[in-house]
Amino acid sequence: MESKCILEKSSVGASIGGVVDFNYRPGRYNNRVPAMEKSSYTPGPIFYKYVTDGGSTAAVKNERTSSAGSGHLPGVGVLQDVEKTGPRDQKDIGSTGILKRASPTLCLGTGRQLPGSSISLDIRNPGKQAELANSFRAAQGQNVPQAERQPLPSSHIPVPRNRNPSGHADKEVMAATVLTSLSTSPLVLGPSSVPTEPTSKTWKDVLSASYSSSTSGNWSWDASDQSVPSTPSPPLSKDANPGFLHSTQGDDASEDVSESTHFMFEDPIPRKRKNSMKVMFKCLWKNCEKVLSTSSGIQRHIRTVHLGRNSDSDYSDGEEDFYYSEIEVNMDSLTEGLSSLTPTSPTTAGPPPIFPPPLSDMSRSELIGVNGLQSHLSSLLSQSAPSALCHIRTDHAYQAAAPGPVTHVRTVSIGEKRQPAASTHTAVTKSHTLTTPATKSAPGTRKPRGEAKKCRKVYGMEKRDMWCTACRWKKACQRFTD
DNA sequence: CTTGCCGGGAT
DNA sequence: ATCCCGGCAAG
Repeated sequence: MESKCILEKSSVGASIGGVVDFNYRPGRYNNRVPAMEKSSYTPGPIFYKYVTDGGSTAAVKNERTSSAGSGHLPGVGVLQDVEKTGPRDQKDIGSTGILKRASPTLCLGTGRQLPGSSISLDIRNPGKQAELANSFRAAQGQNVPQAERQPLPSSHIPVPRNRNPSGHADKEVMAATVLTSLSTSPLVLGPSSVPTEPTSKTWKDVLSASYSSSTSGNWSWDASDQSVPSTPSPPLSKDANPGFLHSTQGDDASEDVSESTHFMFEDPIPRKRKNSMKVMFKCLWKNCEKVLSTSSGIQRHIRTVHLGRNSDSDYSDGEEDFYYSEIEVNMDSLTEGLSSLTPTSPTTAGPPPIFPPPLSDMSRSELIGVNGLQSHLSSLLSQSAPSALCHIRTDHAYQAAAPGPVTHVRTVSIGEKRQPAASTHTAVTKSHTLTTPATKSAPGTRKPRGEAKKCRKVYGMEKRDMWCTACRWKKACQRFTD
């Protein structure tokens, strides 16, 4: 892995260059004209010779860091010759090409960091949530009042912010304060800056005390599942995730940040989402994950199930309002959500064994907000982090998966070929086919090997010039077809 | 291992 | 379009 630029006179270039060949392509079967003769065409007195002995990454790097400036890179010089130590090296040199091809994946990943925690986070396990939240807070060096660490007592039903129950005015005010401070605070906070941020603690504490599950990720589509105790968990502030924020870049980062902010505070005016947003109503009663599509429905649910009111009476004193929250659900965001979640850390292990039901925009955004925990989560959560979705694109995907429309994986798999083969490729591939429309025909179209002897067999390598062109080109033999 | 040839890069 | 080759699957 080294590269060097050899400055040489034109005449010298020929003698060393061996491959100075302007009229003939280097090839096994080409007649080679002595390079010397060709070199006489060299117009300039001097040209650069770019000799590479391996990959070009180092070369590029060196060029960048050197004070000599650029201009020696392949393709830059006015006249240059690329000498390769072998055919393979050409491929290695092409690492830029590889990067280029892989870039869509990368873009996808970095653009939409929405990793693992999102899906693998066990949102139905409040104990774990509390644990995570506490550990996260502890990691921030904050003193968390003991009272806050305790799960919310069952008597305390968190009231959604967009309701306005009397008696919660103080918290509303605090929340407003929080909003204000947030709006003027830098969104991206370094880990070190967090503990010293005066407003940070304040609003986080406020949030911890006043926000309920609708912004904390304690949300589930399986509204009927009450087997697992669930308590609205403290909100997971986004500045809790310096790693995440730092790993995103530019517009995407700010977009995600603002997006999560937007959802964290239930901004009634979706800034970005224009597509099929659906308002759902979620019961906030402890251990109840009920989600209904109508307010009357959720009110009735609360009245009858939690308040013990008469089921056939539609009378409502408004108390139910305290126990449910509106949530916005993007009904068609499954695909987008999945694709957005696509990978940022190609090194992570396999995908979740079970893919969660439709990822709503809501949950996705929440997860963005929750994202701060990711670094902690990575060790606490199971290996089901979907951040490994990128593994979809491995050359082996179609080997592990049943024949299906996955051939396209090849084009983007180059950089990932060394990934250890995950045992869950099938599931992954399935997920992938969900998100990426298959554009190519199924792999089954490969022509079965014929019985007839082909040119190669008939003539042998030593008479390769007698082969049909297809055989020479390693294509399907045209002479001895089946 | 060898062989056939697909997919894709280089020119 | 032509030529070439990496790499895969089948044998």
